[in-house]
Amino acid sequence: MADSQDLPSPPWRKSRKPAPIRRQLSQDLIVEAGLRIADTEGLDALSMRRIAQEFDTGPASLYAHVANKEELLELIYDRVLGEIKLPEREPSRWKDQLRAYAREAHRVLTTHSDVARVALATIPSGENSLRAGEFVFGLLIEAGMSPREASLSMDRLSLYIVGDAYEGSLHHARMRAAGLDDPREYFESFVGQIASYYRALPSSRFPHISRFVDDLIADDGEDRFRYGLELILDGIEARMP
Amino acid sequence: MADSQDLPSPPWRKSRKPAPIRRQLSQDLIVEAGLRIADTEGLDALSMRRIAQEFDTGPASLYAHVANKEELLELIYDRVLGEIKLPEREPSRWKDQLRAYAREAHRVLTTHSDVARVALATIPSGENSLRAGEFVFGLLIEAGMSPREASLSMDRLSLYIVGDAYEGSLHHARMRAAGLDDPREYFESFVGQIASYYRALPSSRFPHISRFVDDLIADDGEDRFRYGLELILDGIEARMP
DNA sequence: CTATTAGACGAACGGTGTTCGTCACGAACA
DNA sequence: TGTTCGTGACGAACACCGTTCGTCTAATAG
Repeated sequence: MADSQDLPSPPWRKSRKPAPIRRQLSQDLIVEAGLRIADTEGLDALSMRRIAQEFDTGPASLYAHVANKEELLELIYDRVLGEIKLPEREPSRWKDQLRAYAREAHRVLTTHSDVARVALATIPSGENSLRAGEFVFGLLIEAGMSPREASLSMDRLSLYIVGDAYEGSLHHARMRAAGLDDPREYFESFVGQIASYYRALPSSRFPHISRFVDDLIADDGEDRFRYGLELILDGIEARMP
Repeated sequence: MADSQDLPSPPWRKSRKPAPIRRQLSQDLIVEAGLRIADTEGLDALSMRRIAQEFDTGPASLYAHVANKEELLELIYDRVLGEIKLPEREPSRWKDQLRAYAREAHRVLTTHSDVARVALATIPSGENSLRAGEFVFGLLIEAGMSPREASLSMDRLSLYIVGDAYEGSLHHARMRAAGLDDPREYFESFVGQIASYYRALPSSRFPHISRFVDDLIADDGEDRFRYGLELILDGIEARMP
């Protein structure tokens, strides 16, 4: 009856203890949840507690599946790298393929922009990062480069891609912190402030900067990435036999 | 008398409250202490509480001088950049000067290795980073490059320097966490583990990596930095009129 | 069936950056 | 001289963090 449902339980009635929920976590589930949170709320919001919340449990539950947060971040990063599409190697077109690879890796890291903040902290050991490394290393060697120089070139190219993506992720975090959603809106606001600041600098001490502000702010992040990529590709080409 | 000194104060006697110490903090003092701690204990040990400890006070005292930790880190970083020695510009020798600048900046960031972890997060606005920017930008323009390309080249070169120093700082942090003091000892240990791991990879899936492990681990951080620097300098040179 | 193992998870630890409110002191004013 | 105001100094507390330890339970192995 409606009345009986509104009455509190009598104290002599032993409440039926609900059977404890025994949920099944797994490393995969945790990694997926972590990536989802990083994508939607940013890496700064990615705490063990936040992930545990997704499963209605506490952070301690996660430690049966990941050693610590650092390992979790590495797993998330490697998951992301798995999205990089790798073609069959064509050594005669090594430069085109290397450019395409760099852009693809950059695109993937930029899509999950905050995850790039994990990248520089990570030693390449996950399956997907090894897969990508084998592609690039193999491409350069088969194009005729010595393994030693191929190793160095691959390493430097990777640092460049990841470094740029990392910088982009920091801008993304600032954008999020400023409550903005539109990257263009953020860019214009950010650049507007920089330009004003640079224009106000004393031209006696900073003659070039204060004079060429428009040039300093003309290019967005993607322009800059591509410019630097061409620098490096040209440099590698000069060392190709 | 000795006896009277052992007696508790009578309850009607109002204890003389010791005059509270009124210390004078300043932003400079805080920045210096922060840099000292980062250098000796690492950036991970650099908390507001740790700095406050240097002045026998609590973390709240710092906020009268720095807005937040982020601002403090930026101030520390700019302090470090002040150590970069800049020569008079000689545009005819732009490549030598740019190389020397890059190495000098890298050296400074490497000396305060953990501070490089601040660098990528920082928009160039401190006096010393502007000073360095004016040097490089001015050098490239006076060597004949268009302001637009000079801007891009400067930006990419800076990203490269800072990115590499940042990566180095992460290795430094791992070394510290492993309780090692000698960079060479750490490098050999680190590289040894990587080499073993790579050698154990299935050669059917990672034929180039597993075959050329010695080449992959042959070069240390400084070798790698210099190789990449030459790539970029050559790329810039190809765009110089 | 019993014993063992591994996963689940709550409580608590030691830590973080920061805010809020209070106090003390110096400068300025009447 | 007394008072007011502004600023620096700083303690208490907040909200959060990653992690460990110990307990319980379910699943598995013998």
